[in-house]
Amino acid sequence: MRDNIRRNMPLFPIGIVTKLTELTPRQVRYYEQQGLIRPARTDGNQRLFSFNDVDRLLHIKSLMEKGVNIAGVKEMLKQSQQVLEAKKEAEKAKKELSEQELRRLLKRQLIHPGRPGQTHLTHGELSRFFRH
DNA sequence: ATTCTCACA
DNA sequence: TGTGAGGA
Repeated sequence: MRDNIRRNMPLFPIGIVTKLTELTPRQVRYYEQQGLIRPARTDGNQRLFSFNDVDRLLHIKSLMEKGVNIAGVKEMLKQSQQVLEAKKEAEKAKKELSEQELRRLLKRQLIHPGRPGQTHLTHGELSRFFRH
């Protein structure tokens, strides 16, 4: 789950993107105006597109070829974005659960000190962090 | 050589 | 969406 920073890394100028996507510079810039993509900019104000931007543009292209207009593409993109957010929240929930379990394990160690393989922490110091 | 913004005989 | 102007 670390590839995303690579996928979002600003890499290629518009010339490369047009060759990769078969789109004209005009189209690419227009789609940006419509908020479909947000490429980064260099110091000289030149666009730098990421892998995700290119994928996005290819997705947009295929939708347009299927007869979907800008408004339609916007909504399709929003929905896929909402799906991603839903997945993030799901993983977030999982992490929180695992943290709860970790809490329970630590609590067990506090309540049952002296067992083999377990660290013995004094009750008075840490047990106050848990609800008995 | 490339890309950027703006505007439309 | 295409295209040309004028700058960076």
